[in-house]
Amino acid sequence: MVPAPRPTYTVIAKAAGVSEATVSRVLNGDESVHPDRAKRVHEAVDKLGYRKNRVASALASGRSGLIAVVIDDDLSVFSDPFWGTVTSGVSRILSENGIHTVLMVSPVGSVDGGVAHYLKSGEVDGAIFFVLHSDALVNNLKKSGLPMVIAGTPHSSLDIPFVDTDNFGGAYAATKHLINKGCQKIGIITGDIGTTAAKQRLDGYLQAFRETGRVPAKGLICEGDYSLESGMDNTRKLLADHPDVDGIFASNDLMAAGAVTVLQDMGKLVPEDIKVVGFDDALIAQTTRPALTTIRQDVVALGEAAGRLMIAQLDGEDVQPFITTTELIIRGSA
Amino acid sequence: MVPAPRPTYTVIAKAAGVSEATVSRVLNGDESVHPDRAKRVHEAVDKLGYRKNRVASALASGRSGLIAVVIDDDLSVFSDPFWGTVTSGVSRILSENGIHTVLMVSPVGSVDGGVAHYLKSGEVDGAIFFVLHSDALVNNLKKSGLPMVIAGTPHSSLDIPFVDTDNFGGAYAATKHLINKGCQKIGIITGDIGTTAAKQRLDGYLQAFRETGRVPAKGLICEGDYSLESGMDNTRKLLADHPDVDGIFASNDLMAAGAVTVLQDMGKLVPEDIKVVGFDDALIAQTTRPALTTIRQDVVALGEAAGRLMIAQLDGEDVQPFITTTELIIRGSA
DNA sequence: ACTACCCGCGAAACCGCTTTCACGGGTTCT
DNA sequence: AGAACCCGTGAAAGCGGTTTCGCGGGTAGT
Repeated sequence: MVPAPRPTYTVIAKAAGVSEATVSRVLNGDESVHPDRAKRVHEAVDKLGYRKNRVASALASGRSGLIAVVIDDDLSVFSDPFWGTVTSGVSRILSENGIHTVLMVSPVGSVDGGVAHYLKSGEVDGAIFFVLHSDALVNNLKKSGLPMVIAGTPHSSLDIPFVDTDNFGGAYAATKHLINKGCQKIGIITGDIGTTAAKQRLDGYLQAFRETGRVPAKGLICEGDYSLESGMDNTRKLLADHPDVDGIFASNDLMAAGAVTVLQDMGKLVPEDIKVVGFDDALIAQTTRPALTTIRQDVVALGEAAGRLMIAQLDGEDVQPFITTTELIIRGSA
Repeated sequence: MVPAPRPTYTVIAKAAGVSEATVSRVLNGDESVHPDRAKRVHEAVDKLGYRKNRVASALASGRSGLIAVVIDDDLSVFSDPFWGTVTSGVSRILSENGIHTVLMVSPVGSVDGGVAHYLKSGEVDGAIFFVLHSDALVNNLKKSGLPMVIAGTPHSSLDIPFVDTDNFGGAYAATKHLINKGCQKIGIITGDIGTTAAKQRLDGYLQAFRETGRVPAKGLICEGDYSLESGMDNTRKLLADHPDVDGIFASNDLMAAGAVTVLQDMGKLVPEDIKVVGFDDALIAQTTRPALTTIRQDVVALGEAAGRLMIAQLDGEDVQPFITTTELIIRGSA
């Protein structure tokens, strides 16, 4: 029952013939200790299999070695592998730096809810936010000096470090691809327009469209919400309004998949009659027939970038927002 | 920069006119404190907005209030929303009990790797394992008395509490459904046979088959690995060996989706020529045409059960393995 | 009425590490 | 040579709770 009692500084100090203070200095990389003594300490540490008690360390130093990953949503986020993948990327980078990831999945809501309290309590050294629905909390926390990173472009607080995909560029490339393939009338099914990502993708579409010298007709822009159903519904609506649509850019693959199935049910051929491009390069992009032409984003890189930005902040470095590039993956649908 | 300094026991004790020891007792639910004094303490706590410093508490008590969720794999686990969903279920239950979830995504490997060390270090009060490839670590940790829960049936250590889906029953129901629909020759594409879940699903299939009085012909059992590709490859193989197959049970929806697309590419009609049943009721089950008949498992419940089993152990209760039931969801593919 | 207990509670030690402070000795500057 | 520094180091004071120990007073036993 009793786990082998771990050695403490007292033991190490004695074994190395130095004071506990020196042990602490050595183990924390203080350069001012004489190399010989440092060596003795290291030897003692190795010999005794010493491992620092992070809890005691946290109490004394005020640094917990824990970073919170806050997902401002309910369980449903994880039905999309996207955030899970980002999370694991974050987790990997942080653990390489001796920091552990505390996961909090909860609608954040107010600036003084449970999550907010926890973050303010000093029990974590920083917080990484996913799927932020509002900037209220981060703005509030910013005052407390807590290092933060936002995954996804913030709504307004651009001074908080963030990582994001090049949504604009990806959407632009997707739309451009449709144009290059000869599409004359291209509709878009956006994501939840309350998110910055959806807005940016819409902007990319508009930009590409604009360069053709035309303006998208009303009804070509349909507001979806990233769900399969909204992809299907909006496709029906789109074709009802504009029977001559010959290209559809959906803001994610799930909606694109919905579009493809609806089109096929209507007797349209993809890509012959109508071409479809998605976004994400999710697994589902490969299972539709034809497989989806889509915009790949490097999700793992996104998570790793978030982790690195956090580490950099903890090290007191200045950090810049990080935008991952996207890549057009051409498959059968366009 | 300096976050509002939080009150400590010293302050509360003074405000309530009691000793710090009494504050501690009250806050830890010690019944032996006189109600009046306890009330005074609670009032002081409320008034001053006191929140216990979990780090200090952890150091003094040896309990960290942290549970590790260990995913014995690399990033790829999260490409499947399954584990993400389980994780969020776990996280919810634990946080309701004032416990935080520390996420560790890493191949666990040996019994003295980094993860193992961390778990033994006493910095977490328990560990929940996902996708365990071997029982070595848990068996080793068991000696240390660390409370553990395994998600998925352990390979051998049945005395460690675990939660799992009724893989056998689900597979049995799936196969039975195919039989009831008139299928005469039913193939199975298994998951990674190194996992207990895949074995159990195979057993369910065999049991249903056996009840028909026949034995599955060689070649009807194909070993996949849960990936889309393996679903496709094995379907081709299956039909090459047995052109007259009229039913396929795939151990997960992803492989089932692969099967459907391959069959259609071969000119077979689903479900007219060949019926297909999947497992999981993942999102992808709804996006194939026809949509997949599948076995739904309550993934969130699985995660929550894992959380509850952990809480129960921390409370010193005896715990029983927990098996969630499955449900046959009939859609177009069978 | 006297001893033996039991109970609620405060004093103080303690958890293991970090960090301030000051000291002794060696340099460097006037 | 004396003052002014600088450095590496140890002693000791925390960090903010938890827990042991023992005390004083009330209750029970004889």
